[in-house]
Amino acid sequence: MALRHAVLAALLDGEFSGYQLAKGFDIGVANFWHALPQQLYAELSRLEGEGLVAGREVVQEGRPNKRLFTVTDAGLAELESFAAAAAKPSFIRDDLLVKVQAVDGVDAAPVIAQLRERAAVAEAKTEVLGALLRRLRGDLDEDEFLRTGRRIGPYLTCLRGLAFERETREWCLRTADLLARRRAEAARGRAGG
Amino acid sequence: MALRHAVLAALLDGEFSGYQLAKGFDIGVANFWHALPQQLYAELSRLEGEGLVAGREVVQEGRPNKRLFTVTDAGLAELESFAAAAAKPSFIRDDLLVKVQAVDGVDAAPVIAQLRERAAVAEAKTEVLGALLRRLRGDLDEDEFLRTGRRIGPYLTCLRGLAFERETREWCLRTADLLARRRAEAARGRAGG
DNA sequence: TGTGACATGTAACGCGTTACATGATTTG
DNA sequence: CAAATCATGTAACGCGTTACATGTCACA
Repeated sequence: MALRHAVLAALLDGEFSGYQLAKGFDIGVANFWHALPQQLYAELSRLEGEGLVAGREVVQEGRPNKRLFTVTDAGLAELESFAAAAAKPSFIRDDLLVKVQAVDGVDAAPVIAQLRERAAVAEAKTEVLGALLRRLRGDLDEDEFLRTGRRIGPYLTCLRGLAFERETREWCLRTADLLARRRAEAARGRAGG
Repeated sequence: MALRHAVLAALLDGEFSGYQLAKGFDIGVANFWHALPQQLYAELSRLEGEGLVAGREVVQEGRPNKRLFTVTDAGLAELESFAAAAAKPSFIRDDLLVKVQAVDGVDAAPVIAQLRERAAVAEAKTEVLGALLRRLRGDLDEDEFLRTGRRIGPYLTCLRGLAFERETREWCLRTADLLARRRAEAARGRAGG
């Protein structure tokens, strides 16, 4: 049950509505955790019921009212005990890797196409993350920001996300090229020679 | 519902029992997909019911009987259509990253400890994966194996896993050191000066 | 004699996903 | 006039996790 903690961690940066959190426009959480709006609305209501966040209605004109949430002291305490508890090991869980695992037994063409598409997505994400990092550190260079900044958690998680996306891109491209070359070889083998 | 496909992909390498699959001793799947024994037993039974895998009872002496499974033609067709379908985007979902995200609001000490522990786990995993890669490619060097090998899917996914674990290790160590240095600084600041 | 590996399950629960529902306002 | 954005939910379903259950054999 880490979604609630991800929400609490995100709310350390200020007041947000469920809609805002869902958009992932905010800082970093979206890079390593993802949740659908319905989940967030439900989780925020539950957290409010337990007194871990406090919500306030903001009346708007020209658009629907919204509820902005902040972390309460009880919520901070909950985060504190979460952070101190043992972390579960993580692993990659990805459809595309399953497909590559099976690539010797199935047609490689769609797998190659998906690898290239994923590489493009990863590249786009590295740019978004790069821009986010620049925004977070402001005028400072990275070392100085990390030494003296007051809110470095989101920066650190963004760095992890950036490295992950870069690795993803490189592996996808390398793997796609390799599979494409093998297909070309095999076709040549069948044709003649 | 990719667990069934992960199972089918794993069974491309031969006959396995639920227990063997669960142990993850086998070929690579364990590096990017994880499932508990109960899940696998249930999934294998379901797959057998749908005719996507075929199981045969192996009577053993001195230990319990087991059921070994292989992929059927229908299973291969299922894998084929899975591989051709659009892949969902993946993302990291990790408790430890949530904790780092929140590190400005909570005590950093346990987070630092967990980062170092995770780094050690990641290092151990890189060694296991390295050994697995050597075993898979046999006498050939990597390039040659990847050009000419018949079963390269597991090798490619292991490469991804290896890169991931390396990145994880580096990031964890860097982050842990940084947080530790900040704590030391803060303590010095409070003490005197 | 007890711990761990081998081997396979059932049952309950909770989280995540998909589908559905509502309704105003801005933008093209 | 249609589509996207803002904004919040309910309901059903399925997968993943945790806890529980069973029994043999090897090894220390």
